[in-house]
Amino acid sequence: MYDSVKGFRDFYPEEMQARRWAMDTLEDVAQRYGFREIGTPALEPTEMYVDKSGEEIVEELYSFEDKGGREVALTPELTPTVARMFVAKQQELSKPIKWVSTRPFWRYEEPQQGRFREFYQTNVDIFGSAEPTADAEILAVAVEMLTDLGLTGEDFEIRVSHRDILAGVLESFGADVDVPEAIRAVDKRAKVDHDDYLDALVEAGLNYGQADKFDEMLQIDAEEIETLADLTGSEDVRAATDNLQAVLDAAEDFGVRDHLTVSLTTARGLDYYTGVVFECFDSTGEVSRSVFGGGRYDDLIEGFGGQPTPAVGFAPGHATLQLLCQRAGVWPAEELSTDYYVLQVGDTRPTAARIARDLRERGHVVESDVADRSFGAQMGYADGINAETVVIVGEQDLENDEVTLKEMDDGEQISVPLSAFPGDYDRPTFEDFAE
RNA sequence: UCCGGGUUGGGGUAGUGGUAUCCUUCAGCCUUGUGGUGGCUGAGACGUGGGUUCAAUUCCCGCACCCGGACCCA
Repeated sequence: MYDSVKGFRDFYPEEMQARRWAMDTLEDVAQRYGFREIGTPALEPTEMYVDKSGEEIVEELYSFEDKGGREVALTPELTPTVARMFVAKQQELSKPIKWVSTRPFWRYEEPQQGRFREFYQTNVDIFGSAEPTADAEILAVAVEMLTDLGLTGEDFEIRVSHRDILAGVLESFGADVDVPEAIRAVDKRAKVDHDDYLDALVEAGLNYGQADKFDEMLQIDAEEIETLADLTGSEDVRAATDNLQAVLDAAEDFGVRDHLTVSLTTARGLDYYTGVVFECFDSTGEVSRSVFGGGRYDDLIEGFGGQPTPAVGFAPGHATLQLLCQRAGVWPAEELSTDYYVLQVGDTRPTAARIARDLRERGHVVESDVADRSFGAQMGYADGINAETVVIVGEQDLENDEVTLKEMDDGEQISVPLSAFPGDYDRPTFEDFAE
């Protein structure tokens, strides 16, 4: 017996069926918006992350030298890869680019709830549009993915913020404020003591009076967001609040405004965000834990050697989504489902095989005996795979040119002429022949 | 990397310094044709390495893995 590697999981069919449903739900939404699926490598040059990712990510890299002496790493995130792909074909791609991808990523860190060393996420990105409509479309896709999973406004909330508003307000206090550091402090606001939070702001270059005033300004409601420009007298802030308002207006038209809450204290840690940022929170859980986040990152492509290209996207992790769905009671039962089991008794394989084929042509999941088992054992197996209907193709039935249809939930069964089965029915059951 | 709690047949459990309980599961049979619901028979476990001891699944230490937390964040 071998153990699996720490933080790497096996998924057995019951759970996989539920995960498949969730993945398909997410991808269907993206496909309906015209996001095109891309495929990406599991390995990239280690250098790409050392150059372009934060130090934390590099520390968590699974990296090694391959047999050709190349330093390679298992991809810890998709963004550098899509940036690389985009830059490589930038001239020939017609903008805006809308890409989607679901796949595993790897990070060497300590597993805990909703976090593993191998984890799956669905990345959704738009490249080449700086328009608020693009931000709003990303938000719409995010909301629709969640609602298609069966979640409602009771279960989640998307908090929207804007990096440029934070930066502009901070700068209005003085040119020497360390904006990234202050934003990191804001990002931690909910987790630390209020005094420590204020200390961190002071550390970033504000004085205590400014820190208080700044924090007060962050509490502002969506309706009053535009007053920030007058409060600070900053044109940068005005441009940023106008942009946020435009995104919210577009989100209104897209039918997802009700799921969005303006919350300037939502900052997100990553340095590369530039405009709108957002974070999805579990509103049912006692701990309001971040489920996933996203936002605009207009400078990143240029950093990869491309023409300056605006970009916006998000990437929900499947493990945390699963937790959210389970808490909300919308995660499907983790059990197998089977439409038909075609049971053979004696040498009835030719007929059983024909029936199984006919049913499969109608798109059903159909199993039949491949282990030469007894009647009772086959019935037990059919029960074990949750077969809804058993078609008994026995020697006795065939002597009368019949088969027996049995519904497994109530045990009712009926003989049906062989020539009439499956007949014209898409999904023939006991009911169809009961009269 | 750090902290806390775990690890007993495939799954779930009881228990003990002298190798282990019950439920379920699985296989077969009763029953060449009825599962979820009977009866019988059988299979199957103390994570790993070391220490203490006459004897360790039990006590001690290390490690691995699992669950959760810190850090960090997707």
